This record gives sequence, C-alpha cells and structure tokens, in this order.
Amino acid sequence: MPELPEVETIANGVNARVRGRRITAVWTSSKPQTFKSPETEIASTLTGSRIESVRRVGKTIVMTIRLEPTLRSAKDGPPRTAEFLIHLGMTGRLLVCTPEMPVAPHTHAVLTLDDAREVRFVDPRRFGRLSIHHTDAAEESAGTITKSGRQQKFAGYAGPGSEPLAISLDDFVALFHNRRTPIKAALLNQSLLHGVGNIYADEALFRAGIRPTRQAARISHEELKKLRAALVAVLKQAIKLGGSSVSDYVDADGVRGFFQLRHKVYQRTGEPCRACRTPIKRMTLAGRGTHFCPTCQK
DNA sequence: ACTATGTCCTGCGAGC
DNA sequence: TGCTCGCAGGACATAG
Repeated sequence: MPELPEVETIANGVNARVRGRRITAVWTSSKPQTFKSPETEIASTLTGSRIESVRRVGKTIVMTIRLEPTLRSAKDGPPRTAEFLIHLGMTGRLLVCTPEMPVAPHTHAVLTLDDAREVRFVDPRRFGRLSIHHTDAAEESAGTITKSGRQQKFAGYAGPGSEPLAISLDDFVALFHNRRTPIKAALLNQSLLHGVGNIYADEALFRAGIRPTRQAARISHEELKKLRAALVAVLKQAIKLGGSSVSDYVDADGVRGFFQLRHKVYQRTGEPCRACRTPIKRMTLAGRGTHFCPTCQK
C-alpha cells in the first residue's frame, strides 16, 4: 500500500518525466467514487493546462498546473494555477506510459500530453481519489486551526498533521501528549503525522523497541526520541530503495520497490525475529494487521 | 475533543 | 482441480 516512501517515489518519478508538458486531452472512467471533484471539472481544468510540478504532501500526489489562459476569469484577478490531487488509496498507480502500451484494467483517468505520452491512473480496489484544488486566497487562509492555544497553518487539502521528515523532536513528543490511544493508532492518524501507514508504523515501532499496543501518553520522552529517529530512518531508507512492493505497488515506470526485503516485522508472522529469533506475532489493532516481536518490543 | 468501529472495493490465497 | 469465502487497508462517516 502506498505510504510516504512509495508516494514520494511516484511523485518524483512523474515529476521528472512530465514537468513542463501540456495536457492536451483528459479521459475519465465513470466510477463516481474515484472522483472527489466532478469528472467534468477535472477534465475541463486539466485540459490545455501545463504541468508545473508534481510533488508529495502526506500520502497525496500534488500536481500543480498552470491554467489555460482562456479559463482565467478577467474580473477578480486571474487564478494562475490549480492543483490536481491524486490519492492512491490502497492499490492506486500513477504511470507515465507511451500510447502503444496496453491500457490496464481498472484505468480510471488518462491525461494525454503534448508529446503523446500519457499519465494513467489505475486503481483496482478504488480506494484512490482524484480531485481539483483551486488555490485561491480564501482557501489558503482557511487552513488555520486552534489547538491547545496554538495556531497551526496547513494547506486546505493537507490537513492539520506534520510531515514526519520535517517535525522537530519537541513537536513530535507533543503529538502524543495526553493521547490514550495505542501508539500505533496515533502513528496512523494523519491529522497528527502525514504519510505513515501500516507498514512503516510497524517497522518504526520494531526499530524503536516499542509495543504497538502501548498507550501513546505513557511512552517516555526517551522512547519517543528513539521512535522519531527510527521513523525517520526507516522512511529515508525506504525512499532510497524505491518503496515497499507488498501488494502491487510500482513506481511511475511500473518498476517495483525493494524495501519489502528489509522488513523486520511487517508480514513476517511466525518467522524468526531478525534480532532474537523469536517468532513474529500478529494481532489486529485499530482494525489493521499489526506485527511485532514479543521479545524485542516492550 | 477524543476514540473506536463500520464501510467502501476487488484480487488473491487458504481451505475444502 | 475448482470453487467459495474471508481478508487486506486509507480515509471518512458515524456513534459513543
């Protein structure tokens, strides 16, 4: 399932391949749940626009596009850009293809580029979502929340959470203050941290030596320090290896990642712990399969 | 304000 | 061998 490292890999790959290209045509399937914005809006906004950049925010791929001049409204200042948001859900793929490549089943959107290549969104399980985010001043300022007296800013689509690769230790520790939920559930909560999913939550907790069931508020400062370091390390290493291909994840060129070979607990139920040989245990926590070493994780 | 649980969706693998 | 059935999970809705 695409989490931060997988989404980062895909966004970087797509960016390198299509940045600067113009979108000449847009096709969408008619699977309504895939489209958070109306299909007609997505098609009309993207058609004729130029791709400025593709990047990752949390688990979302953000394609910034410069709008076709004819679509700009003359009166209240031209909206220069918009953002095409692609959330891959469980099984979503974003592929840069040449036109002769066969169109995969469950293809829900195809953006044709001015050099005839295509950006295709494929998603068998349809947990993915496509939408247009209009970047106007009103929405920029709307992303303000008050939390324990402090104000925090965030982009309208990004939500209130922090990027795990950018957050300071103090802010990281503060996320779990007074939180009675299990630490793993807190790690998965996107309004606390962006981009951590089931694989990297399990892997980071193993590397930090912390049981996934421990109540977040009861984890010591020292352990949280270890957890942050473990999370950063595991995410960075996974990005370096092109992500984890556990179900059907592939990058923008359809190439699999390699981090699954480095998993220490995820989907290793019954196999010996790489540190102490104790069989890895599996349980359900927060509705998710959860893997841990009963010896190494306290 | 938090927290927990159900729902969506299809492919795949376990089990008979 | 061929079939059925349960499981996989990110985000959101809803309930407590």
